Amino acid sequence: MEQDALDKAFMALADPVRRAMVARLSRGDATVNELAEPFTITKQAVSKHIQVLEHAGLVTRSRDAQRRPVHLDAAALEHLTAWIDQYRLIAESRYRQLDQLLGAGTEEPHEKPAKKKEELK
Amino acid sequence: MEQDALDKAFMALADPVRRAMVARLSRGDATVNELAEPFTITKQAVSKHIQVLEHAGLVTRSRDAQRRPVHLDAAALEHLTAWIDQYRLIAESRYRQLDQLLGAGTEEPHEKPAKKKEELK
DNA sequence: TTCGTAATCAACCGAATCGTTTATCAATGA
DNA sequence: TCATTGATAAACGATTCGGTTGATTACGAA
Repeated sequence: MEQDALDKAFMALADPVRRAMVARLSRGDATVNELAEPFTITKQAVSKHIQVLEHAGLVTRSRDAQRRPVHLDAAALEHLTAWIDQYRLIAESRYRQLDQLLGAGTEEPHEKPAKKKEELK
Repeated sequence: MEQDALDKAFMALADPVRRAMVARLSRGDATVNELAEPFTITKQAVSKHIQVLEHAGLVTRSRDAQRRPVHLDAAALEHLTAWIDQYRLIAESRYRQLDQLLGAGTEEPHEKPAKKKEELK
């Protein structure tokens, strides 16, 4: 997943309204009106939120007469967990190595500077 | 994890500089200068990014003389994957149910309105 | 055609972000 | 004490975000 897609996807989840929409959509597709129902904001605002989710690749839309049902893309969510887990697992395995190196109950010191180059992948 | 913490955590990851910092920190703690090295922006800007990560609960900081080593909190990352997976798994299990109900190769239709109340959890 | 409904577009506003520059604080060592 | 190094604070500009109102498009029904 390229940087810009990650930018948009994490940004899309950084809003409680859009997260509630994701939660709703996990239970099944929904129209704009249905997604708007739990909120007090205008439907135009809801429409914008859906566009943010769509441009982030988290949802797709089809057409059913004048309705535009929104569909959650579970694979896109998996990409995000994969990105996070990649680094979480590196960090956790490093903690385990430290633990067994130092023995239990030791306060974790911070490491010496690592000189290796950064890859932005 | 409460709404505001999720807001801040996802927002923190919605920036390529901060994600690169998370990637770097997964390999070990680092100071502001070390984190700034791969970037062309000022150290003040880097310092602000670190504060964003800190307020999001993704990193913690200690003190070593005049240095302020930054430490990645793997548990915080796990909270995020847990939130995403919660809804991803609901959606995926729903797809599986549809598949076995309709037989293979069928295009997925979108569902009828679900009337149940929304929980923001 | 005309009407009603679903949804989007366009323009605008206030608040938050991301970066800069300048100045300041904190700790170390000569 | 004074200079240096690591890091933060404060103020500013440009841009983006989340929301509104008002107008417009797309479709189906009468």
